[in-house]
Amino acid sequence: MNPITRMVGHYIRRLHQISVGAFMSRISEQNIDLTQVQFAALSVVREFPEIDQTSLAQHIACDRATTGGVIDRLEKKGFVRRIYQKYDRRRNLIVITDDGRKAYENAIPAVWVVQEDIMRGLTEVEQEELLRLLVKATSASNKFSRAPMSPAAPAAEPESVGQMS
Amino acid sequence: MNPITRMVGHYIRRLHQISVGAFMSRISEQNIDLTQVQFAALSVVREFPEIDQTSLAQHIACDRATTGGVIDRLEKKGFVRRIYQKYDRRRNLIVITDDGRKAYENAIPAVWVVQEDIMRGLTEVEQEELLRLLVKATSASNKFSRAPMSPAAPAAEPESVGQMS
DNA sequence: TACGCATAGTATGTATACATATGTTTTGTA
DNA sequence: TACAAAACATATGTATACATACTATGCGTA
Repeated sequence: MNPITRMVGHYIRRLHQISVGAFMSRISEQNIDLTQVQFAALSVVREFPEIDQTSLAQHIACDRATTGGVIDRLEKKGFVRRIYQKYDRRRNLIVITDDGRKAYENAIPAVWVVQEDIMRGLTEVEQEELLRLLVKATSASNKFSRAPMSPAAPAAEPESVGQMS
Repeated sequence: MNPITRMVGHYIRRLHQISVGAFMSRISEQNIDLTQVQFAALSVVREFPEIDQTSLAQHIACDRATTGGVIDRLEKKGFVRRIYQKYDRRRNLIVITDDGRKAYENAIPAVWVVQEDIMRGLTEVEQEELLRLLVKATSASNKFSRAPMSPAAPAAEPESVGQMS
């Protein structure tokens, strides 16, 4: 008897794979060149023009190193630009480009389809419940995480900020 | 209004990060050198001696390339061995070593603690429900996945095989 | 038996994800 | 003002995760 069939981590990893895979399929069906995380970053950059990388990292819940790489790739595609300022030369400010805005907006419909892909097999009620439990669980563990999401408590203020698919 | 607060993919990614992070903390607290996926692989190898890499890959729901890397690292640590046979020189058979068995067994208690870490903030009933929904959702999407889990349908036959944290 | 196809494993390249360390710049304090 | 501390970005190294391509091998069939 293997103890692991009761282990939630396995199914989370699995559903994450499925989620990432579904995102890639649906998005590339539309000939859009974006990953799940890049879409998230783009969404935050769009909503908060001239955000710095560390703040962006907190919005998408990645560490700074990872976020730097995400920005690199988005910049290479021409979807965002780094602005280097004089009065604080530590900070890069990130802005979305017209191409980035277009890519983001084109992606939206496909992104909604991904929701159904991921939760295919669940009833409407179950889908709501899964989302609710995921939000609650992530919210509770957020502060213990190594890349905490900020502003925190997405459960308390769902529409507050740049949470992302 | 950002549409993404309703997007389940974001929370799945987040909970996966939390899950992996919690695993690493709890396991290294015990001075054990295993990742979540390595633990999963070890568990399958332990249960199915002389399994080949492709079958192992299906059990842990990774593709062959990823699984090869996981085995590489487990072999380097001395937790598994590759056996090269004569009658089918395409296949490597994997076996667990005594050290691997020890590491696996030492890890078990910590792995259970991880469950609570991940679902901290949920009630007992909610924890059961989250697990149920995750199992159902992964099961439904399994066949559409790029690295499908096999034997499939963990929901139908929970104790059948090597599912993993 | 020979050829085509399938299978197993590996190699390469890209993308998160994070630890740790480094370097620069700014800020706060003595 | 000088110096320590904090903040920001980056570099390096490791580990999943997967696509794609490639090699070696085995198998089925003509």
